[in-house]
Amino acid sequence: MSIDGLKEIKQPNERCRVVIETIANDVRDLQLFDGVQDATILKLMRAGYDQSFPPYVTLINEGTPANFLHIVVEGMVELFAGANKREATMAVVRPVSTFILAASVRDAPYLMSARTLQRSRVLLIPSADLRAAIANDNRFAMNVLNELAGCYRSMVRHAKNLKLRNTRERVAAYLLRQSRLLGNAPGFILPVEKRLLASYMGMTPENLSRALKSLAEDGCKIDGQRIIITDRAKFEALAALSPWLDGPDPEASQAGVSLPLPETDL
Amino acid sequence: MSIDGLKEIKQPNERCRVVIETIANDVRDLQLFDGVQDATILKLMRAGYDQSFPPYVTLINEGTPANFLHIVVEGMVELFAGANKREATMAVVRPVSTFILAASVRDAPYLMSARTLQRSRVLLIPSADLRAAIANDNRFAMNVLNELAGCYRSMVRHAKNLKLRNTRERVAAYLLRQSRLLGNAPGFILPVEKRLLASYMGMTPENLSRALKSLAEDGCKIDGQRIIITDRAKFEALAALSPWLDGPDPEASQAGVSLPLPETDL
DNA sequence: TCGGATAATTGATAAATGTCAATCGATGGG
DNA sequence: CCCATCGATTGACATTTATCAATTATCCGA
Repeated sequence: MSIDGLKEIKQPNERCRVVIETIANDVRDLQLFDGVQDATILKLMRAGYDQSFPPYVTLINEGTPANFLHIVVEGMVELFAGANKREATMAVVRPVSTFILAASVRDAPYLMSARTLQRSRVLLIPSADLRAAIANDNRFAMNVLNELAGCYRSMVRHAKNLKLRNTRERVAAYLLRQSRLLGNAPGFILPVEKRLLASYMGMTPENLSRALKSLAEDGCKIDGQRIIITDRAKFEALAALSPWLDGPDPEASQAGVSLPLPETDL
Repeated sequence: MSIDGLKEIKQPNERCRVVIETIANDVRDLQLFDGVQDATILKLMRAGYDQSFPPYVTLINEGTPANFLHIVVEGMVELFAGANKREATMAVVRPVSTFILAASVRDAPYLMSARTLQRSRVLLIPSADLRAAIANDNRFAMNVLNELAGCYRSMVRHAKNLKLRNTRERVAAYLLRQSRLLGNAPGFILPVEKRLLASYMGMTPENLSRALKSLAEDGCKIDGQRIIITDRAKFEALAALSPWLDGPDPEASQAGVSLPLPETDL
């Protein structure tokens, strides 16, 4: 099931009204729209479609033209890429965030596919309208620029991580980074299935499983989805986070190319 | 030797004149400046410094503030990142291209270090002036946006490549891609040292060496720096290029995150 | 509450990749 | 022209990672 049929929706204005009334505030809070005049946002909303999808529906196939900028309003969306009969998770996006901004801006084919992981509500802004808004509203252009620069930096970090760390180091760094994002929480719950986590970090589920287990003796215990840092000093020494690889930096918190924040209710 | 001392250069205006007279045309040809009014470009040039560096000089240390946008005018510059006592080449930039645009735009620390590989001439534009130009000139802002989107997409490809292909596949894909960029040239000369190539593709030099050797039986012979595709059909079947991983796409030709084009004078 | 499906784990093994050391080869300076 | 240096290659070996198969755990719907 693809969303190409969307273009045939007959009553965009009705849909638009729904959008504006129910989610405009969430969307407006996006950094992307910070300080942007209402006229620009309204025009984008009016051009957009508000759609809900069941879990595990493909929204985008890589290689197709980027007709829409997507904004996740509810649910959870996985970005992934395939080749050689393999598949790799590139990011998991949670509300409220945009995804695949770059393809829309450049009017180029999507480089990633997207599928819902849960029932999800997605706002679809035609790329042409997006580009028009960028051209007409300087403030909006600046925001898009900033967002894209953040996405880029996030992807640089991802690539560095892949090239400079082995499996165990990537896992340790990921866990400690998550804890730090939660204010040095001593424990948290993994935000996504482990197979997704493994794919995101470029390893097999089996390998991730063993790596997680092996971290017990270095200060981080795993119990199902639950992560407990038992010896922070030891674990931090092992993970050896670096600011230029792991943040903290503004862009790290964006959904650019990352996984969702975990929950901390242990 | 770092370039921090640059800020103390006493006669920026003299330097500026040199810049404008001798290299303005090359620089003006950058997509970044396409259609941009002269006033904007002149202002940037006037604010910039024109510097030459010997080979193997560090221009940027990752983690330091992004005070300058860099434009390589002559020579060759390597972008790399380090962690865990390891080091990874992220890109090799050749004239005329900018590098580390994202950090300058966001006023954030560099995520990559840079060093010259040859005697190089680099134009340094203070990031503050860059941001001012973006804010004041809408066309320039659009160009920067496009450039950044291209860099992002190039980095997405790089990450996909790392996650979806093994060593041999990455090597084969790289070689075939280079040939294709040269109009399906049957042979070419590697544009950088093999150790850089290996590091760029996330493998050891030894591993690259063996991979290259093993490709002989699949239609691609290696002789020192010289690459000869002996059986194109066979080699293409092996490499299995995908448009969403390997282009062709406008951004692929940009220096965003790649290696230079090889030479084809066999 | 019970199955059935799917994810996670574990063990055994194979394959890929990295490391170390030695040698070869090209290149540039004295 | 020779030597010193550094990159490339090769072999032997260690380590990491993937694969395959079997089992266990977990979640969801009937």
